[in-house]
Amino acid sequence: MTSKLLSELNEAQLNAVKYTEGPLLVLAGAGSGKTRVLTNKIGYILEQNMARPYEILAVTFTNKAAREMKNRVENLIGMPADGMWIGTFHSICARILRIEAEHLGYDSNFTIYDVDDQTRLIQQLQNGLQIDTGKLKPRQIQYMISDSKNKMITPKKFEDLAVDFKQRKVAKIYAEYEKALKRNNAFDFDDLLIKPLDLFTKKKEILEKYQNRFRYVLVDEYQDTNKAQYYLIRQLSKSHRRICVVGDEDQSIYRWRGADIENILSFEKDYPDCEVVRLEQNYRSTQNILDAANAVVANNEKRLGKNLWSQKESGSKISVVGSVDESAEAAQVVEVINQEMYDNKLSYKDFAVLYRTNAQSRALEEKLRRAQIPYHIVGGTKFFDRKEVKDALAYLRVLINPKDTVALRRIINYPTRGIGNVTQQKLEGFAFQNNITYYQAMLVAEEVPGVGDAARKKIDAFAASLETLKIKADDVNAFELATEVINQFGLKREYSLSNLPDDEARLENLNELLNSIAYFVENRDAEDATLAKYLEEVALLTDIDRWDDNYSAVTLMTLHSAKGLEFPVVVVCGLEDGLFPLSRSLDNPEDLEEERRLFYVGMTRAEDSLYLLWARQRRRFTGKESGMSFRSNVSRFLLEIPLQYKNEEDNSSYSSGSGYGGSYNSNYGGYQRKSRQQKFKRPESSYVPDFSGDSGYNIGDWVIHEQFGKGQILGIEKSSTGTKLTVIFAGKALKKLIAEYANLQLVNS
DNA sequence: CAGACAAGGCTTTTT
DNA sequence: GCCTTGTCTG
Repeated sequence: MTSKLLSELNEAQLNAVKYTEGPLLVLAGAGSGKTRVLTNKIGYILEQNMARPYEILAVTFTNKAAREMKNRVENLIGMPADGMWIGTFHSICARILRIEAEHLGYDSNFTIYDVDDQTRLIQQLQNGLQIDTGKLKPRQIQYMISDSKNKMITPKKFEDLAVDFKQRKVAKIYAEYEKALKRNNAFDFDDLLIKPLDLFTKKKEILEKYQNRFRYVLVDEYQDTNKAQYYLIRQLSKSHRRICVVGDEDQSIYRWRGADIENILSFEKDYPDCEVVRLEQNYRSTQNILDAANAVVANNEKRLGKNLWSQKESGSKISVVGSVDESAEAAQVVEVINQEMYDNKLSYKDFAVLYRTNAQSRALEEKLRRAQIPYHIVGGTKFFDRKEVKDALAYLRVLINPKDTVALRRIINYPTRGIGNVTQQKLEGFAFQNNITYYQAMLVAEEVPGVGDAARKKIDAFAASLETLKIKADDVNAFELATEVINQFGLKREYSLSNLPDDEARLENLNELLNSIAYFVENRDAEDATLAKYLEEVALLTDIDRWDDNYSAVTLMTLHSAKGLEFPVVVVCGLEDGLFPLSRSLDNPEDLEEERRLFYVGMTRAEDSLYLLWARQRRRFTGKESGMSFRSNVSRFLLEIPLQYKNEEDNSSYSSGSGYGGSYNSNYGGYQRKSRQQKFKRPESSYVPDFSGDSGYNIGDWVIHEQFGKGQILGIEKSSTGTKLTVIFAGKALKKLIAEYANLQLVNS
């Protein structure tokens, strides 16, 4: 058994796996098998009976990675690894907080606030404090607070550090914000990391409990940990020092989010007796791609240094292609895909198209759709960020945690029920004066001065509905409760009355939400399938978590999202100075190094072929000159690739027939306004028809659904949320379902 | 108090 | 171009 576990490893990997009893730093270059090391190491620890599964803590970068790692460990050791704590920093911390909530003065059914919730809360506070939201933008304050939290600067410290008027105002808001979070029984994203630390400092015995429990601590992507995460890991492993961190300083790309590359650079200082293992054999890319990537990243100062090598053949050269504009660039992407598919018998899922900013996906989508190439976008506007979905979730949140005032205010007059702004203000004032929650104020509306009879009745009715549902919540499952909420409060009414295509999409999204809850309920043990758990899972979802790599579709995503993934063919778009690297990084050497690392990440995603695209001219929708086309120069990063590794092609000197060709103008350095008449085409959606039936479903197939019974598939679409099936069920009910959630069974007519 | 309309801001990357 | 915010009118 052990032999199997260890035999598939090279020497360096073997050392990393077997060194278990002290601090270990694994410097794992791109594609060097670090996931395998982590997985086999956990398997090894378990198999050697050094620990039981519940004594292992493993931190990954996405929930998806956590799931996959757990599965692989179970396959290796041939038994379930239940009880093992494996997940992202945020989900592990949320778990600790659920258990220890009372020690912080919280209930364990707390809500997790995302950026939108935080911003709303800050705005509410600003209104209360009479601080103009026009001058001090809530969004900016949110950013400042988040940034402070990531650097572990408390409100008090922030106040001490404040030097000007604005900062003192923010300090005030920050302090109020902290109090409000607690009143609302809510943590924001950053709290999830900080609050457990606070608790560990305050209550030694709680820290000891977790130290004793987690006998082995393993951390992936260590180069992207921030200060709080650093301390968490340090604290948890302090007593036994069985800590293993895996990372690659060349792939540190989250500095802007508070990640501190020093964490990995100075691991050897923190643990002078630590073992360091370098994984330098790359199993992913061709030597040519590796050499080019190495040459680029060698321009960085801040690194520990390593040299990746590959046993794969040298491979073909990198293709560098210049185009007229973003539209021609997108056409180029289509050409690459068609050509590679034809030449190398590849399928759509072998391709990734990467870009620096989400906005760049637009032009690509249009061309791919026109070429009938199925694609799938990771990230961008997220499903759970959509208005209609957030509205529905807000109802559920209030039922779980009535103190969640941000959610309550979102729904108190949505759909409109005659509880207007004035009434809301009165409720809020009353709640504040009497030191009760907004929800409680609603329950005693008759005592609130200035609330008239008509308004009071409406508040009473609304509160009564919520109370009834709260009671019901104990008896029915999450899916039933959510269905009830959507029906009872008429959340679909507004959208079903109109014929706007947008509204149809919103209706579908609400159905999708229900499907996703149904799926959640079906795939958990009963005691785990609570609404609270669902809300948490949804809040902590990463972009990649919603990505199904089994789709036969080209994947479009940002370079950040691509971290940790690999594809036979990778196309990186928009390699222009000012876009990649972004212009704001140009005057800061540290930012520029991070952009270069990001480029390195992008290059090393490729297994066999790498295409680097740039456009001479690109339309931007940012800043004052929004909508203008800017001329740009080729990215300095492209120039850093030595000639022998690349083939360059410049298609930018002739019209590509892209529809924009006629507007090409060789006016260097300036920009020009596009003709007024030229209507921008709004992308119909991010969906693309799927002609292949490789989802396992075909039009005409018969399926069985648990609630709706037997039905026949009328249509199949790939969407950002899954394979969307249009099914007609007995009784002529037409439903749109997400195959991945709906748990359908294929049957013969 | 609610809905319609205009104006202004905006996109760097994400848990 | 899109979305959010504020203002006006019934």
